[in-house]
Amino acid sequence: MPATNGRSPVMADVARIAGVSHQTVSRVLNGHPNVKAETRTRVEMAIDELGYRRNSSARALVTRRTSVIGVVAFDPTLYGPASTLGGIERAARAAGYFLSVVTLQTVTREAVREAMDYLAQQSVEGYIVIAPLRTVVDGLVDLPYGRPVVAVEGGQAPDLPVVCVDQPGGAYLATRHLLELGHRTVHHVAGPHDWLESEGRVAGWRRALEEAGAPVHEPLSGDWRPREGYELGRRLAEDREVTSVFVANDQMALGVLRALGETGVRVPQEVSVVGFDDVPEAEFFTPPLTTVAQDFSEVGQRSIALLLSLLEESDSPGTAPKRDVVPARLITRQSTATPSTR
Amino acid sequence: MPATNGRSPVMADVARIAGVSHQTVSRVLNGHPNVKAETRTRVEMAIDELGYRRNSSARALVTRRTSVIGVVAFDPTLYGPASTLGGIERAARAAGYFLSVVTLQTVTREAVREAMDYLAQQSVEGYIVIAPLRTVVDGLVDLPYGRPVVAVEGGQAPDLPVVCVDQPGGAYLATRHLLELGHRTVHHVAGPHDWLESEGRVAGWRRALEEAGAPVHEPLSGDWRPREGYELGRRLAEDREVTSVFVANDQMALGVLRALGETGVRVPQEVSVVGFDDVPEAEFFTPPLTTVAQDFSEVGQRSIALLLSLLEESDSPGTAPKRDVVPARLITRQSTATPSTR
DNA sequence: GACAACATTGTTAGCGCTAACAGAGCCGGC
DNA sequence: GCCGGCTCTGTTAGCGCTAACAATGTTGTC
Repeated sequence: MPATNGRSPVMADVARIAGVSHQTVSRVLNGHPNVKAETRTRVEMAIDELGYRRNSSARALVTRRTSVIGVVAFDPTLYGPASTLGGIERAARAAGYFLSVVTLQTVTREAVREAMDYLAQQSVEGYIVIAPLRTVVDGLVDLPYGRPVVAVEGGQAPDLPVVCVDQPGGAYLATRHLLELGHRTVHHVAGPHDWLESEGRVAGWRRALEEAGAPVHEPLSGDWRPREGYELGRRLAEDREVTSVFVANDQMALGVLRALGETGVRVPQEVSVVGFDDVPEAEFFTPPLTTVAQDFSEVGQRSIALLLSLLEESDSPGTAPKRDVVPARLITRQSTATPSTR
Repeated sequence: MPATNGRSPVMADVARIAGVSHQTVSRVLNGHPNVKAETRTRVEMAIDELGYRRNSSARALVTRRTSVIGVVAFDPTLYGPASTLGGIERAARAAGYFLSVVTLQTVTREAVREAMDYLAQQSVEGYIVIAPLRTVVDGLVDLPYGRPVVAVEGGQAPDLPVVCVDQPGGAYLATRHLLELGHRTVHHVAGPHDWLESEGRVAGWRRALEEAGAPVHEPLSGDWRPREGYELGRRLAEDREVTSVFVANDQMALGVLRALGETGVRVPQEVSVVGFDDVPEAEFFTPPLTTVAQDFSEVGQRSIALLLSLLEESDSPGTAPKRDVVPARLITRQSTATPSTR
């Protein structure tokens, strides 16, 4: 490393080699227009020669911008959150932002606050919180950070900028599909209470049934995991009234399929099953699962877009919180059919 | 916000309120021992009163430590990488580090370099690269960053600090299990060429067969996804010689199960199947899948531990790159049995 | 009581960068 | 020729923090 005596080069080193002031180097790096072309190339050559890289801390200190967005996420081994995170990350990078991610083990209000405090240490410019629970969303209003917050999957939260998938719409599609196949009604295996996605899916399912004048049975409730899907599936298998089930996610639907298969109930001949999420495996379940697809990566992109727009207008507040809803779509496979006798 | 005139408080504001110098505030924040207890509480009260938070950029500028670790990851919608990432993140946070994650769409050498360049902009202190491909690992030696790099799942890479799961060991366990059940030999559906995990699993499978003197059939090769598992499964179903299959991951194993089921081959009575990963769904496949579990979160923790040890000794280099191998273990379920006739 | 040793606090000088201003050189118009 | 207005470059002053040193007071020891 020439002429920097061991330490990593700074702007002054580049300036010396290029025969200019350090400020001119800064201008070149920031794409300032008023730099003579010849000077610019000389500076660029010096930068290459030294392998110089601008010190981000010094820059952040003086510009008061860290270019870091804080993300609070839940269990990213689940397909949905992981995909959303991926979409967020790509969009952030495209906009020149860095992502600092904290994932939570428990989804309490305190855990979210703690995560955001941790991110605040890093002076993030804004937050994206994947907030699928009502308690979490409620804890997100009136935060003491003075920085914009976007809630992903924040449901109907009125006082918060939110990006979410149209859960009721997706559930409505799934339920309509089963009713149109000729099922008298549709049973529902819901997600956990307090989850906004559960609530939205229940709402859409209920609306479809009520519109059709179909009887509404109280939904069973699971924890998203295949195991509970399996256990609830055993209960559904025993009930000869059940001819179709709308399950709130694909993993539980897998458990339901397994339970039905074990007890000798044929899918879709005797019972139809619809899931939600369209995980890559869904196509290869036994039988391939009809389900509702969500465009997670679109959700991620819109979250970043919304946060960036909030960052821009943070000097002139007053605009009402925005809501961005991404539609869901039905994927028809072989786990649904017109009912025959059981 | 009292006495800071609108702007967010700085150390000098705290100092003024507490009636001390800003350096004493700094000492309190850094837990310096020589501060009188009474002074300390006065400073802490002033901090609380103002809601003061230390400016991380200024701190990083002067200490030359950003406390950020850069992570390059692949497709985190896959269970393994996502779990590893979770383990890394928890361990990093416990050690007071922040994580900056870049996920890659394509796994070329260039893409990895690009991601690392991006992270270098942020002055990360070290890198963790989830590097399951040979090309990626090869591109990781002699990097121009002058910062430590840990490769996760970097296989046998000799010149690089590596943390990985004992892939050959896990594959050996799976294959032995099938041989001990009485299968004459074990067929293998491998992962993609060039993936180190594929290679390791092939090696362990081959060693078990050779030790037992069993015939070694050329492995089929898939892309980890259920779809190719399904297609390769169709081919295996046609071959009446096949009585047992060791599939390189659970997702492909799902496809194989589906293919066998569709063609009327009973599992495990006619063909036994073993997977790899122990995804949460594996227990609910049809039939529940015997598979090899990897402790991903342990891998994540050890990666951080290794990186931190490299950071500490970065002033005194000379120690050889370390290798940390996490054992795998067999989970026996209902997809394997003693072979009967086909 | 003098002195060393320690505990506690303050003062000063940067870390590497950008913003603001200043200044030099050059052009055209009157 | 002079002046306003360009383009280009340099000088200076911080951003908010920590490290190093200096300067107190406070003990204990002989």
